[in-house]
Amino acid sequence: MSATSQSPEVPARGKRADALRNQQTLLAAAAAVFVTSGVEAPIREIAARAGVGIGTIYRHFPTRADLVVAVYRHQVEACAEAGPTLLANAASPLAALRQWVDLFTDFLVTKHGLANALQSDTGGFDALHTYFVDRLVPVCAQLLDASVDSGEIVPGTGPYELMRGIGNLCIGRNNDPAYDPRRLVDLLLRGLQQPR
Amino acid sequence: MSATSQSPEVPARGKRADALRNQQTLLAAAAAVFVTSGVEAPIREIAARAGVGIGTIYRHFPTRADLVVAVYRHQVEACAEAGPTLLANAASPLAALRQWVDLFTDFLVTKHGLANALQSDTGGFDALHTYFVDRLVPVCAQLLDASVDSGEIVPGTGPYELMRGIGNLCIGRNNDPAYDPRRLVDLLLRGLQQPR
DNA sequence: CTAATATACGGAACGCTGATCCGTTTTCCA
DNA sequence: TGGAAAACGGATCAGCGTTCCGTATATTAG
Repeated sequence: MSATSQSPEVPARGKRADALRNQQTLLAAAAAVFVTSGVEAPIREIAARAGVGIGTIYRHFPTRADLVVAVYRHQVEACAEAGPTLLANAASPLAALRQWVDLFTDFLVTKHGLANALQSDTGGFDALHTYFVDRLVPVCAQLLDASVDSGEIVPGTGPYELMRGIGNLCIGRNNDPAYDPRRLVDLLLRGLQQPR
Repeated sequence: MSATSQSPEVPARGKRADALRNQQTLLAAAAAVFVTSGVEAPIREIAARAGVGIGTIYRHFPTRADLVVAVYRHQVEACAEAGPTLLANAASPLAALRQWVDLFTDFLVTKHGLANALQSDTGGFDALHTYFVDRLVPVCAQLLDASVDSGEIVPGTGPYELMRGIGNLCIGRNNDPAYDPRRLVDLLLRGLQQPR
């Protein structure tokens, strides 16, 4: 497969100074463009914003997913690390799950087009989906299992299923006053609670 | 806006015979291509399948949405008409709502990429979204209101909200054994029932 | 400090897709 | 049957992703 193996935060030694500089410049430019034009913005737009050639962006981030992952790595990590913390501090496992889901939902809603990209079958977004799943599903699983164990939630729903459901609910323009993803995510969580 | 005003089923009089023939040919070709390549299949592919030029397809269906709407019109109508019938025959309003939602879900799940298209901000899919909303939201509203009136569901959720939530849950590859849209839709419906 | 070499850069170029536009062909009616 | 109106076909333009290679730059050996 293609390179998710990049480690932009702690770049390998021996790289040329200009390469490292460009890498940072690109990340900043991409972050800025993602905010205004969404994660599906034309590569050329990002390259232009960074003031580099198209070749450079492909060299550093062979796949669109690599770039997106690099840009949002911090926040995904934060979300992942919040899981155990919330579980330890919240009043109940379900409360922790709720808080975590809120975190996750906010993340998706505020990143223009990210939820779409996670499900998009087109583009080079496969690695993005994989990264999210690998990093967050275990966290979600822990919260979910704990909530089942505490009897606050009925068993039978897997962490991937839940996360993808939430992700899907966050797809689409988020400026629409008639559709608030958070409300529906809440409904979904209610559905997980045993009514009887 | 662009033409959803086409009425392919009862074509306006005065149209030329070859035009009518091509219209039908195109609908058939599009239906076939949609099954194999999804509703986002290249226009050229549909044109080729129908044995017509690109110009012809654009003349008959200026927007991608026009073509999709024309292809699925029958099924959308059927779904719309099923609403009142179910409400009249089911054991309870909630039962009717459930059955209708199943119908709607099946429709989306079996039409490759349709759910995606309904939310896609790109492409000429706006009219598609509009058509679905105009035709089905009132039906859903009737079922929803009845269910609220019967006390089986908590108030506060709008028909558009619900339908879009369901639509969103149906987005993505439906061959994935780890994600069954129907299960999550069911969860959402459970969430609508008053837990207390 | 300079030369040699690896490394990185830039952007031209190719393929695919959507959309338009106009010369040609077909239909149909007077 | 002749000719205008309607429809057709596909060449063509524009946008985007992706590849590729000649050129420029950093690094290091001497």
